[in-house]
Amino acid sequence: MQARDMKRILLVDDHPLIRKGLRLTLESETDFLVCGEAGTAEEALALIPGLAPDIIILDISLPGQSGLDMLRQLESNRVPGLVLVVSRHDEILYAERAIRAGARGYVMKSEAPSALVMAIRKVLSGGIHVSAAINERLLQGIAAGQQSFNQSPAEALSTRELEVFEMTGKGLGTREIADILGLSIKTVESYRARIKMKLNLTNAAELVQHAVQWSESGPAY
Amino acid sequence: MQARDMKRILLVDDHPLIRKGLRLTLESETDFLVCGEAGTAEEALALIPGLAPDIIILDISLPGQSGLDMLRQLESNRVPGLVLVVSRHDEILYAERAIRAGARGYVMKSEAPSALVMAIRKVLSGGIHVSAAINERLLQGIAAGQQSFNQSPAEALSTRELEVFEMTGKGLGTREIADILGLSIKTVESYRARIKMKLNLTNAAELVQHAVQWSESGPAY
DNA sequence: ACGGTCATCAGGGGAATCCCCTACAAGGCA
DNA sequence: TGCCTTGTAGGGGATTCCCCTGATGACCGT
Repeated sequence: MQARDMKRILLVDDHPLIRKGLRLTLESETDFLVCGEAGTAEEALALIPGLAPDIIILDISLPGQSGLDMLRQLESNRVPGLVLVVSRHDEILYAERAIRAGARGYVMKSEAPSALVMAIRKVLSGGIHVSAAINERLLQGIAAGQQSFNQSPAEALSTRELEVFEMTGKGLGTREIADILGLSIKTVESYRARIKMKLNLTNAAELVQHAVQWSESGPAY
Repeated sequence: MQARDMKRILLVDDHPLIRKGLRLTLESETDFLVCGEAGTAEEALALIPGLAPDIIILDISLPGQSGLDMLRQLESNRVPGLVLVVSRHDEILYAERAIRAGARGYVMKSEAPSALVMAIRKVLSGGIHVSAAINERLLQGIAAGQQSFNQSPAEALSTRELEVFEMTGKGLGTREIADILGLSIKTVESYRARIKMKLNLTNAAELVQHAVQWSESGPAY
């Protein structure tokens, strides 16, 4: 296999150990070449022009979410190169955010190495890869009638729904929201149900989680 | 080097990739022998008697998935073998808890591989290894005589309470948490009640709000 | 102008939870 | 040796959650 025929891969992860594991796994494939490693987003952005990777394996495990930030930077800079996100999170939340931010795939670190290799091949061939569980969840969302998947809460929700969503994000309960808005508890419950449907959430805890996260990042997206 | 002269190491981490990275790193030392790998605490406990490792490298990255639980189990079973904890957390919080629970050392995954090797040697020779920052903190704690007050909301929480708090921040409901931890719903409710008391929260919505905010900023302090 | 769809509002009813109490064993601290 | 904390868990009433159904309006396109 000539070097020029191999798929060039850039690893971005702040954990040297994980980079080592990734490199070992990927280089056992004869047509994969790990052309570089980076421990931070800045480092990665600096390396990309010189390395011209075919695909970037990006970790967004870090608190502080510099991983997602970097993804957005790549997108806004129109950097050529596909991005596959790896994460310790088994949360649908992050997968959705990652795909929305332009990633072409999302795999969990807890998955078998072979799953990662498969995911890379799928992304390299133009596909989008997510785990079975996440895929099902997203499909259910589509089947349920809307693509809230690539929409921000602000776009998907009506005015009243957004009000309830925001107040939920401030830690207010159903009764409090009803009192403040001068509505029946039942009405607020209806809004919460509709919000869950639109944002594809399964229970009240997830609703509050998303509401808090959204109000934290502001109407950023 | 004869096999019987080598230090036997057991790896416990649910991420195959990290195990791979760890194994590669450790086996480049001529006197280290990775005698086994486990992906779960149960698996590890089953392997230990047969493998008789000199040291156990234990990942406690996943709250709720019984990294700390396993540590306690090992202690209570008087399993011979030193335990070195590795974690994604750069948090003093976890290091302190791990040492208190019987670990002989704590290293972060973000540290260089050589730091891990040094830590292992220190633990094998009877020492206790923590990072410089954590060490200073622990000494200060001793000097201060008792627990410093009001450093972080989470520092006020017990280990179990913190686990529940983190899982709450990930959008999990009471029943889900109870299932994962193998506890009664009533017990989880008790923890939530205590957390609310300790953090001065008035209702479940505020509890979730704070939990999400805390886990969003990463257990950043 | 008429049917379709959406937003706003609200109730019924059973399951699940929240919330306040109590309880008890183990360990630490005083 | 008491008192406090931690981990575990139950009782029981109040409250929410969750899935339905349903009433108005408003806009939208043919």
